[in-house]
Amino acid sequence: MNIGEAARRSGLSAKTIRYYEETGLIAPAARAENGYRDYSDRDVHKLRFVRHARGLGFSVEECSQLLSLYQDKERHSSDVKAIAEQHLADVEDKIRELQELRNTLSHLVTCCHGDNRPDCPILEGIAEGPEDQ
Amino acid sequence: MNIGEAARRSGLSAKTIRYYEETGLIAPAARAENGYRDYSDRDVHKLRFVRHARGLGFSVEECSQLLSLYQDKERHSSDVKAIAEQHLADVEDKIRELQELRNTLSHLVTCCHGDNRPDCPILEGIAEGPEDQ
DNA sequence: CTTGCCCTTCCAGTCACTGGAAGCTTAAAT
DNA sequence: ATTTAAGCTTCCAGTGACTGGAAGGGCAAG
Repeated sequence: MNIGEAARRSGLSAKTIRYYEETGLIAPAARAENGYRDYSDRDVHKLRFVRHARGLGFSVEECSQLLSLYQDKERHSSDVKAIAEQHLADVEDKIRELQELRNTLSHLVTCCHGDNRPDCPILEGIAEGPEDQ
Repeated sequence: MNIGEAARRSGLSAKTIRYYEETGLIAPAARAENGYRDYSDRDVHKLRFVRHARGLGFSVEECSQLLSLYQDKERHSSDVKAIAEQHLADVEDKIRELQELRNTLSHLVTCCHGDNRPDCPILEGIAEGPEDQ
């Protein structure tokens, strides 16, 4: 099937599929006589795998490793788990960071009257910066 | 003072300060006779403001608006509040998104034995994708 | 006078795409 | 048969917010 059909079935855009091929995340597709890329159901399956992994927030590099492991029937599940645990830890760090951010922002927003006068605790809060400096 | 000193005092890197100038976030610095950028304490104060705003996750574009409002003594605090509220909403969306991600990931990680055998619920989970498809 | 740090500009790279131009092939509509 | 439309190809450029590095000039100390 052509790239458009593979895109439809995998949920990725044709652009993205070409990009993944160019950067080596997926193997170069077979080519039909007219030079068009030609995808099999297996290829689409791999593309869907990558899409789901990206949807879980794995980087393209991590997706590459996960895809290799997925295709390696001799893999150790510990290798997969290590990648996932690291990513999970990263996500948890990011959540904590954003929660702190949210707390600060929501405090500032609550303090600001939001009227047509110029005095604004938000701007003052930004100007002062975090206290621990 | 030179850019290095302004960098030290503002907590930004010299590279970043030049970048902010180039992209119009901050006004072009005055120049000394030798062509070096020359910063005043007021300039450093603005740079610190921008650093704090960036630290709160505001985009450079938003920082630009906030800095304008900061310098506008006729501002309406409602304009500031609108920017902050929008950003807060974005942060909250992002937190929810990451929390869902974390839940899925932590479920998968828990299910995986993480030993030297190949069977791996993480890879299976990725291959299947979210159920609602 | 040379060492070493600071400053200048400009170019390239990051990450993961996305958009668009220019030029093919193929399929459908007239 | 012709024309249009869609789909495919490659390549180049842009996104955001920097960061790194090269090439070259300024400046103070040893």
